[in-house]
Amino acid sequence: MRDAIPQGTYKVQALDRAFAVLDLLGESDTPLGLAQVAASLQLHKSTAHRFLMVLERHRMVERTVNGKFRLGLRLFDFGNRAIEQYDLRDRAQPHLRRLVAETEETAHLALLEAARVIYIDKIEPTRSVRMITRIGASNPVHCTSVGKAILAFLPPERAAEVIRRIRYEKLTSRTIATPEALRTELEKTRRRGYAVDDEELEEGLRCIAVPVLDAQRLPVAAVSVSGPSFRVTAQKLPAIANHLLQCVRGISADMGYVPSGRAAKAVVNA
Amino acid sequence: MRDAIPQGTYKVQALDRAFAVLDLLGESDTPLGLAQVAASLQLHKSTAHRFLMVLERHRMVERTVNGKFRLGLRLFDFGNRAIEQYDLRDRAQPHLRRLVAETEETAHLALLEAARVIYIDKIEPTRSVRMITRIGASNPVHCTSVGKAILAFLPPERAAEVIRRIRYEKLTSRTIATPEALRTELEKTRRRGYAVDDEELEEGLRCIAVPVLDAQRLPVAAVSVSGPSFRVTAQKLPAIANHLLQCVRGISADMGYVPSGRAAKAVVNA
DNA sequence: CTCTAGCTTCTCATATCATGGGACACGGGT
DNA sequence: ACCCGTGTCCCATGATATGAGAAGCTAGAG
Repeated sequence: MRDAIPQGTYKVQALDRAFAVLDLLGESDTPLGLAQVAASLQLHKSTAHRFLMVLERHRMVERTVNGKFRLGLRLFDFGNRAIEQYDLRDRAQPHLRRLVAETEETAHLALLEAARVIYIDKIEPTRSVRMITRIGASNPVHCTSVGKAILAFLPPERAAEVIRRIRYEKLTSRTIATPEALRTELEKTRRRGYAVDDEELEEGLRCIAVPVLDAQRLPVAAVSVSGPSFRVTAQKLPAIANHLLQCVRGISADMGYVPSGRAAKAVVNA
Repeated sequence: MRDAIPQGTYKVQALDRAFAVLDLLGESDTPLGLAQVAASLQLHKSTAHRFLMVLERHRMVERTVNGKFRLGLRLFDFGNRAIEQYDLRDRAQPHLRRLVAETEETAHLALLEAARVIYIDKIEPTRSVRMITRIGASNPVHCTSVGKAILAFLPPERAAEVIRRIRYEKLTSRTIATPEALRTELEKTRRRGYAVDDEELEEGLRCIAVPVLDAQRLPVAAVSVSGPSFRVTAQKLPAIANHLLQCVRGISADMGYVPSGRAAKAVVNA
């Protein structure tokens, strides 16, 4: 059984239902039959069937050999178009790769959207257990290093807006769960020039991130390095941070952002 | 002005329209205003507006600062979920990277869908002009090396089905434009063990590909190496083909496909 | 082989739901 | 000031999606 179909001021029932179908298929790790879809969404067989056929025509879903439905590759196409505009991803990749080579830990590239961060790329060191993050997935800002890195360097009013919209879930015992605590944490972040997530998202996972600044010196994304706490120790943080700073400097340069007249102002004092 | 909104046996007007909106935004390289969307799709302002608002609620579109619309990052999420099942992509990446290092040319990983190939990954050598292909984009089978590589090793009846469904567009003077010519080309491909696209998709571009075979020895994808014809010369093809073969062998192994013989045919749906 | 059970596909009369006409509001340009 | 091109909103209308149900499947059991 699933959540009720989302409502809102503007409603197009058919659309909401269609997206609910896609959501369902996206969350299920195995393809689903018509009956399962209809039951889960409390749609009539007949209705679900019609939707699935239309979605199939648009290649938003496809059928497996045994007739079950799963997400279609059209979505993959759309997804890639969606981030194309941010061609950040392509440009950043070589730099991330170097970063991973240097640190031997997993690197992420993330964007801020609303009050969540969205991972748009991930590079893993060759000899590492695979992390669970999926590209395209999102996490709350307040418990991720990338989130805090971006937030800390956003103009105050935009940061305030985001801080207001956060739903302060406590994901581990260390998660920062109030706006006030978050604000002081951001202040700390600004001072040292990099953000840290010390097991605030997940037990045993420590991350460190710095923002990627555009020509206006506004954060457009953040790069992080994550690893098990026992390897990413407090002592190593400054060294990793240096690699991170070099990395984002490279990305900014590649994106054509001028290094700016007065030198990197925010990210200097360690 | 755009094409008419697609029709079909099963119709949900609202859905077709919504996807037309997404299509439009996906094809435009710049964000569009409400009025432009409405005009291009011949929708009433009011209707277009409602759709956009609903799409925005689902984060399928987002608004730029000046209120214009573009594709949203939710699509990116969905897209990545869609290919997750084919975790081929992740597993193949290191092998592709090695391939690129060896050949110093661009490598692609592609899937067959209907009568088109879809690029699901692309790795470019560091010192190369960027190719125009976009991950997620698709091309016709008959004029790509990846398409021919997959087709050549498909079971005859499935291949025939695909060959029948191709729309034989002639993209360059060398494009294979008839089913007969394609069939003899596939025969040639089978004999030599790799497929070649000799400026059949684009003038000056030569590609060579081999299929990735699964446990049942059926092609699930193909890997290609592409480059300007003057660098990817006829003489070099066999050498590149060898690298390709090694590459796909590695991928198959990583996917857990047993090297040969009839394999465990155990994979059944739940 | 037939019978059932469970699934998918199809049809059609109904009323629900999206539709679009049009009013309003905003803002930038002349 | 004005206008023109925007985006937003409301609401009566009927075109449109809806869902009950019947008909087709397919596979597995008897």
